[in-house]
Amino acid sequence: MEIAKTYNHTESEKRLYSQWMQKGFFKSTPDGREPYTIVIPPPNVTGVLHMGHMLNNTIQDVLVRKARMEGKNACWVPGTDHASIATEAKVVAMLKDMGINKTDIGREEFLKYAMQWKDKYGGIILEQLKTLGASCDWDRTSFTMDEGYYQAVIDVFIDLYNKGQIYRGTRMVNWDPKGLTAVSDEEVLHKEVNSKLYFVKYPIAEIEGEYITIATTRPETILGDTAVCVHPDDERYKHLAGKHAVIPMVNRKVPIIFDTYIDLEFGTGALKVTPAHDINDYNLGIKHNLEVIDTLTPEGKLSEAAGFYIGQDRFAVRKQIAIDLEAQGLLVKVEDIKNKVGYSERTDAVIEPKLSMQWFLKMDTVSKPALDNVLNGEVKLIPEKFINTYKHWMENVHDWCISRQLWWGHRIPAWYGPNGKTVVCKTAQEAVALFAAQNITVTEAELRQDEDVLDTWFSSWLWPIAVFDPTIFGKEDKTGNADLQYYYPTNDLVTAPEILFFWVARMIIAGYEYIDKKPFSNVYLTGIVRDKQGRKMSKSLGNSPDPLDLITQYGADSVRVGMLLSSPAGNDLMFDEALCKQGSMFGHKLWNAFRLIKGWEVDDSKTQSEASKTACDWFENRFNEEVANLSDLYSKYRMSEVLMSVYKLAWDDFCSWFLEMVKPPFGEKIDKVTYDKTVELFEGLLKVLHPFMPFITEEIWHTLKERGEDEYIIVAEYPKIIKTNSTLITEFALFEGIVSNVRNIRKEKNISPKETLELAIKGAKDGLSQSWLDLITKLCNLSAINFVTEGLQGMPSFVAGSFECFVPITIEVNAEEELKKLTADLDYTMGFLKSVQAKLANERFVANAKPEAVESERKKEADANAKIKLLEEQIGALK
RNA sequence: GGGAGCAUAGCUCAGCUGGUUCAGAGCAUCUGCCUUACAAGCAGAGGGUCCGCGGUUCGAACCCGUGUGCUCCCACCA
Repeated sequence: MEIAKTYNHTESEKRLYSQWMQKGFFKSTPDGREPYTIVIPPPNVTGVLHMGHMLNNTIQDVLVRKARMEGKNACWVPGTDHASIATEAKVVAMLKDMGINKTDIGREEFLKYAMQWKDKYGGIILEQLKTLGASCDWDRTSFTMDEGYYQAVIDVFIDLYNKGQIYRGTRMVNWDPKGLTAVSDEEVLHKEVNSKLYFVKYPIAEIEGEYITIATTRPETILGDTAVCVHPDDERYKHLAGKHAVIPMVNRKVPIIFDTYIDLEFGTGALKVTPAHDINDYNLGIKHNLEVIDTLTPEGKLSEAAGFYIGQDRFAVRKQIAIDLEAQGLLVKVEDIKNKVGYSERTDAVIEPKLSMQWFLKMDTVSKPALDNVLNGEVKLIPEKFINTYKHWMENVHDWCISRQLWWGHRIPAWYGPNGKTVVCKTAQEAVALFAAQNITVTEAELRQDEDVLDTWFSSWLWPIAVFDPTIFGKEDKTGNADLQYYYPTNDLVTAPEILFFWVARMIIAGYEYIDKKPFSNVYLTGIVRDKQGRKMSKSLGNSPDPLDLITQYGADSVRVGMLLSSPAGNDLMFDEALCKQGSMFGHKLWNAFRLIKGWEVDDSKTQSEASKTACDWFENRFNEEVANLSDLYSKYRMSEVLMSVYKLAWDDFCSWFLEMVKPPFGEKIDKVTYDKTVELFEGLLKVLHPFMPFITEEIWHTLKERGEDEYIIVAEYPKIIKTNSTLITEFALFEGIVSNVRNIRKEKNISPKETLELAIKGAKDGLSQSWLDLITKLCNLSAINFVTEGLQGMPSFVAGSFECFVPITIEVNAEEELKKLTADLDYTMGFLKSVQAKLANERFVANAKPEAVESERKKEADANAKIKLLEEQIGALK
């Protein structure tokens, strides 16, 4: 069979993925095996694959594939999130392009458009994951607004409401004037910006001609001021006790209040108080019983209540009012200032603190088990440094504002009857009954359902439970269906640290609240993907490569390797396309190793040489040694180190050493034993590589030898840890030392690799068997190895282990240079010996250090002495 | 303002409970080679005040203090 000179990833990946699908290898149903479960962090249903997805899904796939090969029942549940704000914004924009206004068509009609949009663009990202090789059980694909899931969310709301954990109240919320909705604290990004600090004079009502000067960055809110506040200890303002200030423009007389909240140093020490538009002012307002005047419309324009600039945007008013105040002689000065301004994560609009009626979830009691079980290690965060952050957040958690003024999402199951009475239940029919129980008579038609939907995270926090059993919520019995019992708690969660609070913490809360069990055992927090200059990858910077382009160009395996070559857990990773290149070169290397082996002709009658046997034994041991090491690295989630170890095992140990050792001379055939063993060893290598490079390993696996119908590497048995023979490893080290020394001499003396050399070894043969000597002969292209009793004067030499080696050559040797080299080596060794001896001469070292440490120093001393002796002999001979 | 983390080769990073054959890896660089699997390769080589300063210790990249420089998270200072 003709094997292509280069591996065609495009053709191969497509074919193999559909074979895997067809064979049902990704599919999982409960059985007697140990389960291994991961639920995907559901991407936005209308999102597209970005580098962050690539990273965490590659890691998940590596974990899942390894678990599957280890014989576990591996289940990776995929799905998407409805992402209310983001998706609604996209649909609104689309409708706008069609000349349709959301409010004109109404809720029902809007949701139809939204569903159409979701059906059209939703799930693109899941298709993209397939090109990456993600081995998800696609039959289990979930969506947070699937019928069952939708009901689960509603059940949870009702249940928590009935438990008294959910309440409705007027609160200062973060209002997004662009998205026209409240957003949670976590969805507000604070950025430092250059602002202006306006100093404005407010006349004192009781004292003609006297003013109090306040400083503000938001002068447009002056119209909503209902007090001026100063510090009770502030000497400058003590005489104003009981007096009133007059708000400019609106001429409202407001009290001057005293509160220690005030910072004496800032501005003028006098604060204008606008309870409707500032959280601190709001709190002051409650404390001092102040009037609340809401001067903003939901769109961020000045409202009727403002009295002036009605209908104008708040930022336009900010400029205008400064001009108008100046004209009235009330603007004292304007200073430049840097301050933090909140922006909406979703729409990038400047957040306005605004009073509104919202639904909240009490967090104090429900979060308790979620905190405890992370602190006690029941749920592990990797890396551990995130435990501190988590703890801090959980201990200072605020009530969660869960309502959003949107239509795309789970509509709040609250019903309003006459007199503003509220009941919470699934249907209008039930609501009527609930009202009836309170002796209130209403008809379904008279009821009004709450217009708002729930925060997206209020649905995704149920993800690890709801994807298996969406019907469990609010039931007495927390056992759940067969899937839930089998797969829950899941094993690993792989996600970005950015959503530790949004999502991870809340899933843990939901887990303990509804199942009394953790949702997962380990949370692997990946880093943020940055470009090589360390900048965060973003659309606006245009520094993010399109992952699909990368896959097209380099192949999925290469991109996976590229991502993982540089991704320590929890640390950001600097992505460089060159790493994908490195990945594809590695694939090329494997392909060539495969071509070499496949190209060998087997001679059944030939017996295996001792040298080949030694080579096979050595690599087998080396491989086993590495399997143990990999297992250790995996257990610590050090993915890039696992990959790098496998990389070196394949490239250096297998290709550069092993294959060269067993390779038959040109024109000769290979014996069957060695050939079969080589194939077997290569298979082992492919297995440990498979989680990282699923496609090329599967491709080689099938072409390497005849396979049965269902014999795929994806389900092959992962190599087990086997005790290694350390003698072979030590012997190899000596062998390697001799080979590279000879190569060095070749290089230094400019001797072509084709020209054969001789090697003379002074001393006994102990330590290296004939097969190792044969291998040295082969790899160094020697004509002979001779054991001698006297050193070869004037010939290039080196010391390896306890061997003194010489390479007799006809080319003239520069004795001076040789001498210099040996002297340098001697100097180093003597210096080393001196430091060792100094240490041993130190009584306190011998007395205090561990016995092993002292013993090791003595061995060093002996070795150094032996080496010095050899070197001195050689130097003596040269002179 | 509070908290966390980081600083080791040109780059990205390892370095476990302190013990100089541990100062390492990969990439990049340089030098030879078109050797019949692979030039997308092979074989070699160079390269570091382990951020500065102090301390603990027989001994410090590692522990402690301090300074500097980055990064991230949290927070209601107008």
